Amino acid sequence: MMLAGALDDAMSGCKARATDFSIAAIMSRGSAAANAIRHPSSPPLQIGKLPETSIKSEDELDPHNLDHAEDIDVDAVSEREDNESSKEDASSLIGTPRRNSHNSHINKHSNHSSSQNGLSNKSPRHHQNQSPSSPEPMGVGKEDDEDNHSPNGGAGGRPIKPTKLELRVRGNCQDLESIPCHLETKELWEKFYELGTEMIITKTGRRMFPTVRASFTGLRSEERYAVLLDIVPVDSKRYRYAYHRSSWLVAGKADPPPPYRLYAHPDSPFTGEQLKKQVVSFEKVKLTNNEMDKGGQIVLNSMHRYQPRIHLVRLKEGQSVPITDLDCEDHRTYIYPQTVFTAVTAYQNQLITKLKIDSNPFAKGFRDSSRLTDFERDTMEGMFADPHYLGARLPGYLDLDAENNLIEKARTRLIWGGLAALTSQSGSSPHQPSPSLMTSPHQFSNLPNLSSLQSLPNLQGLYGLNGAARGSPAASLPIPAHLWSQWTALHGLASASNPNPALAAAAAASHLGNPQVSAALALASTSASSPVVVSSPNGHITRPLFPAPLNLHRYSPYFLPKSSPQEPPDQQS
Amino acid sequence: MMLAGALDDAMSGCKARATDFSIAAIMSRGSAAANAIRHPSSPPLQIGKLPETSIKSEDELDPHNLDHAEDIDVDAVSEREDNESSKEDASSLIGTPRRNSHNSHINKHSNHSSSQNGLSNKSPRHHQNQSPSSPEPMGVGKEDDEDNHSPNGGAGGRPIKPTKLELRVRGNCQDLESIPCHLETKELWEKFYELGTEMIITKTGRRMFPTVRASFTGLRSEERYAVLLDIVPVDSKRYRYAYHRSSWLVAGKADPPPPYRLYAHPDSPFTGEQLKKQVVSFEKVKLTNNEMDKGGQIVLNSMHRYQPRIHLVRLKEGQSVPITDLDCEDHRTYIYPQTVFTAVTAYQNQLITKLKIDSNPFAKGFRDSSRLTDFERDTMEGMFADPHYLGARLPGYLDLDAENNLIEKARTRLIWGGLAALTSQSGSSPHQPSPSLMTSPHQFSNLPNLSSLQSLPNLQGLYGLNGAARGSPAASLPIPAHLWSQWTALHGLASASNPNPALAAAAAASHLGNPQVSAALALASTSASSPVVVSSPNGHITRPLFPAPLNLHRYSPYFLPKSSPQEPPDQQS
DNA sequence: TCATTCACACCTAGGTGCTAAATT
DNA sequence: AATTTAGCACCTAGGTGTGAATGA
Repeated sequence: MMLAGALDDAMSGCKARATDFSIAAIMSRGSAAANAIRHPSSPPLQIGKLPETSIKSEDELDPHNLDHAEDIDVDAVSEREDNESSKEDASSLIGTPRRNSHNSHINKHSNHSSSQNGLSNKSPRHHQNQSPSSPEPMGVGKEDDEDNHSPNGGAGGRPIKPTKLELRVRGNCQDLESIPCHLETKELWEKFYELGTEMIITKTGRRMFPTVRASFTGLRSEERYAVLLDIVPVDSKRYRYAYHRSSWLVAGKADPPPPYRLYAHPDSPFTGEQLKKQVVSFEKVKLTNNEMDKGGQIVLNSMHRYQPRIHLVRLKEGQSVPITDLDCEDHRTYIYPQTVFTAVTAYQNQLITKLKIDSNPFAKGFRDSSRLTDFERDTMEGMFADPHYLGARLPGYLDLDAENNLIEKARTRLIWGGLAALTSQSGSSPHQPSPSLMTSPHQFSNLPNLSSLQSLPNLQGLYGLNGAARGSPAASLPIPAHLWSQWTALHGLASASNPNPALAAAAAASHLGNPQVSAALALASTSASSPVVVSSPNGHITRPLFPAPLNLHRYSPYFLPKSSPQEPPDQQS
Repeated sequence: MMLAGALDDAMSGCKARATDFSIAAIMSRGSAAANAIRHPSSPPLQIGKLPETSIKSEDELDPHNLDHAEDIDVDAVSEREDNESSKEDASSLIGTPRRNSHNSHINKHSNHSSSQNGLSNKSPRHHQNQSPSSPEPMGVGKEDDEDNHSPNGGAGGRPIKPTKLELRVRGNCQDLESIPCHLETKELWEKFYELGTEMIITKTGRRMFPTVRASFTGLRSEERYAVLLDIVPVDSKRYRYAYHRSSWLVAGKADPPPPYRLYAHPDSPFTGEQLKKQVVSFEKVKLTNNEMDKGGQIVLNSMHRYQPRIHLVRLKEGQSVPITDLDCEDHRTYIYPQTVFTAVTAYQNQLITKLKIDSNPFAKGFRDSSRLTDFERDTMEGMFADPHYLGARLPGYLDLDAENNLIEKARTRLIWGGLAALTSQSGSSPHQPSPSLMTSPHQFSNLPNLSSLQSLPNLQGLYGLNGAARGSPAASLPIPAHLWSQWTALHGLASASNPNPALAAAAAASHLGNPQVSAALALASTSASSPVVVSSPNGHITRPLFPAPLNLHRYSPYFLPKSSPQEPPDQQS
């Protein structure tokens, strides 16, 4: 509650009267409270509906000095990592095939924000978003969503009670109150949010992904507007990632804040006329940790949590674009809690990495097995077909250097590909034709749609399975079990009820562990257009079978901790 | 003279008082007059210095209705093509090695427009153009250039007396008179201009190359400006290209003009502050022949001649960017005659193609022999080394299909490469780091510098010459002789005085014609870092040796006319 | 130990001229 | 016969995560 205030106040203090039209997101944390660790990606939101409140300038905060703000309950648990070995971690949804519940949740959200159902960029060329039906209701909190159980956890795979991610709006200008804002690609943002969004920051600057995209309605055609983006701290904490638990922990007070920057969309100013017809995409904005910010990049602290904000400014007569202080402008601020993220220099949560790879076209090269070279493919083919590799080399599968890591590479690819099959709706590029109004090209209509799964035709053709392999018992995951559960929980996949015989066989003997064979089995399942969900016969996700390669970085998606706990039992309340 | 007026009037009629500060380019056409054909790329310029003239709106023309404008003398010759077989065509500069005269001409121009000497984009990052020394003098015509003999011909290789390409400025606002404009990459523009610039137009839109880039000084920091580009017809003619003569002829009256478009630079409006510090690049502008111009493209008629114009508009308080009528704005117009071009759907002049390929990074793939695949290289290597190919296959060199056109491909590449050696200063990419101020990346410092020539190391290593080939007599060009002369004339290369023994041998027996051998010989010369200039012993450029492949498009650079005239004698006055 | 950086391979996006085919 | 079009290979430009190396 205090936290919500802190974030609200983070708006660079409007000296004019400001009004809060927002309805705070409703986040019930009760049932998960016992599990203690609240995921930092849980947004700092007000609970319940607040009446309009007038905010005085004394209450305002410098966006970078939120030290007096109360933090989320996350610091109450700070250092409890290690081996409480949470058994509730993995199987929260095992045996509960509610594969579509998540989707329906997403769709409902989409509906209520104008005609963007599922595929947000079907035909952005003529941008039909604004034209019809219900505009984004501002500050109207629907509380009828109790049945919309998002498996939102944030908290490392621990499902938490329904979370409502609702736009919060602030402003200092009565005239702008009638202007709703719509966050494009909201579904994608929410997918990331549920895992705990991370954004890479680099010295040279890194784009955000997902991209902040907004569209507006109710504008005055003749008026001139600027659209701006800034990113403010969510709290005054520094975080660290507990790899074994795959959760974020507070690591101390926030570092000194880097210089604040208000990023104006390069196409600003817009006329109301223009703005009505287009989506404002902040794809070009870059995040950096380099204070020597030469060129419009936003400087952030790594391992800190941030909230992007969208500002609509109505320009005065003759006013030019450079805007340094929102206080001095008639403006309206839109805050989408689902865009909260943690700035990192390297991804912490492997599932975030995976979601990025699966949804960002520029990372397509890391999808599935596409990175295997022809040589590698040939070699792999030989290995899988050759009994020498399948049999004699079994005891030595740790000796990866001898093969130049080839086996491991292909192995991880195979399984990574299996993972990809869980989310990739289509192998085609999600490229969207960019109309002249659209400064840029990335939209993602075919976001991972969880109800439709994809096969891996490449592998299917390339890696023949011989009879021996097909019958051999094994199953494995290159990702820690608790992540598995996090993933399946979020995507509503029941690992127990697997219609694929090959998968069933693999699951049935998951603890016996022949890596190659298990990979091959997983592969067989993907070639049958089924999700690669492998569980042990007792319904629990098995602990990863592949030993960690010797030279992998701790943060590599292929890295496995040497002594990670077996997957914890379902803890869903 | 009338023509100049026509162009001037093409400015979308300023209703306010307008002043002409310009000095017309001086183009002496006297000596070339007898040769009749005036190249259409000769700019329609006023001759001599004009005093400031006030232009009344009655005098103004719709940019697309210039029908009453007098045309250049080009129409006096309209249909005289065919086989007067101009003997003056080729050797205009043969034996007259004034290799540097052209460059010095260029440099002089550069000097007088602030500190941009030779390489226009040395360090655009901090854009030193405006800071120091002499600003662009507006409307000041220096007449001290009589010694600056640009081998400007336009007219298909017929050198014409010195041509002065000078900025012409117009405007309706006294306050803007103190603002000079500088055309970046002027050297490149002039290189194209000398050959007769062509710009491709396509249905989907094609960028201009070279790009119109301008920089300004003398702006008021606090003022807001817009920079715009439009492209107006030079005359009311339609043209056609006489391939055999490699010159443009009038083909009739102009087609109905497509809708006019005033293209505002997307970064507009600029503050004076911003504008002082950056180069305004119109690289994004696209030319099309599609009237259904969906999205800011400029629609032109193919086979018509056009003049780009740069407009600086001072914005009024609160005025937004969309500007539809210059009349209503305080503005100043800058016209660079060297940017005149002919709109085409396919290149007509092969030398234009070649210059584009050599100077546009995006066309790098067509440079030299870079398009030979490894397989092709291997095969070629074998062919050149194998006496079977060099000997037995000689009579059958027309039978290209049997080799899947491989020989011809390599052959044309070889010679194309030889041509490239004449202009490519460096094999490295002319890429320029794009500072934040620079919307985009293409500048070209290492334009073909005619005084430094490049070898073709690739070919040198790949295609070994056996003894027999080395001694064999042959020389050839895949480009018509008159083009050859046009090229060498423009670049001041004397084909007679060739220091390379291999080349001399080749030239000595140019009429005997073994294609492979001649190619090899040409290659040998390039490997010695010498220009591939091959002439017959009598000092005349030889007619191309390679017979035209059967299936080549007439406009293909590899196509040779079946009955082209031998090269004409020097006609330089 | 944890965090950051860098060269790299692999992508997207789109600008080139080439050239066969279509169009007029 | 002259022009225009469309698919192509080949480029530039730059956005991805990788994984080893480097810092704190």
